[in-house]
Amino acid sequence: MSEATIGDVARRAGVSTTTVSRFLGGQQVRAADLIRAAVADLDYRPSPAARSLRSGRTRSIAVVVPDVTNPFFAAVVKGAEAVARRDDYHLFLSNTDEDVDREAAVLADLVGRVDGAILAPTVESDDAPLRAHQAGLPLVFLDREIEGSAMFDAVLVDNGGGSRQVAEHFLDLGHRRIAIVNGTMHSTPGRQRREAFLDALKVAEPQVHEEHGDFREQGGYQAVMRLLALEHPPTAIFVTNNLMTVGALRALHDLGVRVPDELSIVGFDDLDLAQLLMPPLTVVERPMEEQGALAMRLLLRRLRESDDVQARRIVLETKLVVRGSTARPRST
Amino acid sequence: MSEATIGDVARRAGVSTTTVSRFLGGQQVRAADLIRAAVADLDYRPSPAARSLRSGRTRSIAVVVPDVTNPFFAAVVKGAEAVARRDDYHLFLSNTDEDVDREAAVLADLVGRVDGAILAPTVESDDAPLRAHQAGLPLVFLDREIEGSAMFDAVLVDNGGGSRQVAEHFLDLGHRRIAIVNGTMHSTPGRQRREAFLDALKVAEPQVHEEHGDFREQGGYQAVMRLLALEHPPTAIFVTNNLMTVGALRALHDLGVRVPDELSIVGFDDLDLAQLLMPPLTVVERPMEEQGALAMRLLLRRLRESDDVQARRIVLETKLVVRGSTARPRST
DNA sequence: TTGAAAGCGCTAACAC
DNA sequence: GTGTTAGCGCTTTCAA
Repeated sequence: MSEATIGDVARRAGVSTTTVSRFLGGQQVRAADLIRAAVADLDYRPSPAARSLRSGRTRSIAVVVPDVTNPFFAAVVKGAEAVARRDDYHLFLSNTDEDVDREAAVLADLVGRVDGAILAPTVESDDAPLRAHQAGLPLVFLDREIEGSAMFDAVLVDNGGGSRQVAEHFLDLGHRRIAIVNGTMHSTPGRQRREAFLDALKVAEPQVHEEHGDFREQGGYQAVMRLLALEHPPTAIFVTNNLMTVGALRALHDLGVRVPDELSIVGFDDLDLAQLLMPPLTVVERPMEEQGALAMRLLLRRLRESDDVQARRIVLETKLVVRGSTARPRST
Repeated sequence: MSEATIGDVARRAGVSTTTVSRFLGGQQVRAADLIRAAVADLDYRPSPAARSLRSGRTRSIAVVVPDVTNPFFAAVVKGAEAVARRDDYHLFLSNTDEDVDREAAVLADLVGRVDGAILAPTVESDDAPLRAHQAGLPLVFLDREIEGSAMFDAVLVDNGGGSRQVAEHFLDLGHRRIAIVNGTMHSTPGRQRREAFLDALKVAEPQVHEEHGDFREQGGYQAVMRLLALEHPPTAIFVTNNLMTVGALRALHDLGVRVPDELSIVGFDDLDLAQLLMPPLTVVERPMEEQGALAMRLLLRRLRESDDVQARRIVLETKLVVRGSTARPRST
């Protein structure tokens, strides 16, 4: 057991606990060497609980994501953790499983337990984050927002830009029957990717089908199954997140649809093996670990500053990476 | 701010703080209804810091993994988090990046900050975990062990079984020039997978090449590059983890090697897209989220019991899933 | 079943 | 630059 307390150190160094506390806090102290020695001898480690109770700060940050097994969020967590560690902060992780109630419970519970949270909210219409903030939880939004989060720091991506590039790419190739597999429309990426894509298609007035998934693999699978059961199935599909793309590819595989000969497909977010598929998958990509790292930097910075500093909002670029899963439609 | 303290609640309910504390702890109390109402009215939330300071417990558990972006560890974290949440525990996450020093620092730092930790140690020869345990940190080992961890709870997998199946599969197909791409030999999975594989090959005395990676993608890539530069390259390769398998596949792709016509390949741990590759990848699989969930259950159980309960060790099965990336060698 | 009182280990006023 | 003192919010003796 780490038994030694600050009192033990003080006694051994022949000073008061205050002096030890000051030394620990980085202040100038005459007995620095003695204290250092006492700390080492006793293997003294300050009690985090006592510190928190007294100071009101915990030196830990929560990261609240819908699903850590989504490679995007795993990368975000990794990036955030690295930055936190460098600043001697600890990381709490919460999985909401894309469940609003769970998210609300988690946030309420986090108040007072961490100094702040990075949040990728499940839906845009929930006000649990606002309540948590009012209860004293500094918040940075990551990748997704909620109504009324404009005054918060946020690290977002240009969903519109990437989606528009996909639309233009499809049109350039000559596709006129185009489909989009949407994620949750209540989430920022779901909404933005859809809107920008549909908007960019308008210039050519193609036939557009929409299917709604839930950002999960199953959703992508079923959506594609439905699309290809249409009398005139699309010749090009934009799948708006990575997990649904996996499901979509599985569906195409099961149906024996040849890509890109019979169908062009583009995913949002790169996948580890995307380049190794036959054909290699065309995707919209964006920096992932960096997004997490930036969010953590924003949060730590805000903790240092007064709360009334203006909201900092970072929007990262997205980029269409054309590989082999898109081609001209066969009939053209 | 969550301002209300237990004193406020007590006053409002007309009882002592002791009684409120007991009520909160689940004991029978006469004024239960009044207290419940006061808690609701004041939106009272107990201070975690005060609780920890007084009780010595934090109701949080750390999970220490080499890399969250490895799908296996992401799944482990998810499984562990779900179980922890159900028991009202919080989860700290630490990434060691396969770095022993970082791991040692993390563990030392965790003492007193969490009630226990689930650890997937980087190497087998480090004693930092032992020191942390002696300092009072209950530990459960996950997937990997260290020298002297036999008295600890652990959730492992039958690395030998899966690897042996791969070896037999290769031999059955008629391969006689066989290679293994090892992970870190200082880790449990690295060592066990290698030993069982080589051992099972002995019956047929094939020509065996070994390459050493580090469980990362780059390592797999380079190992395969070296193997295929040999005068008589192998006709079958066993790659001993998922990340290295991705690298290996990338190398084969870059070299234009046709699988399984020119080369058979098997990976350890399934990948999201493994079934969609051309050909679908043959792999050794095992339950992943479950491994994390079990480790968390073991740990929570140990926290409830006295420390001298005998170590519980769970070994999960591994299974070879034959898909399309293995075939008879061409020359046969 | 209840309450009074002590104290977990630390930091922040405040006085020197 | 240093020490004294008080107290953060809770749980846990102890006695009733």
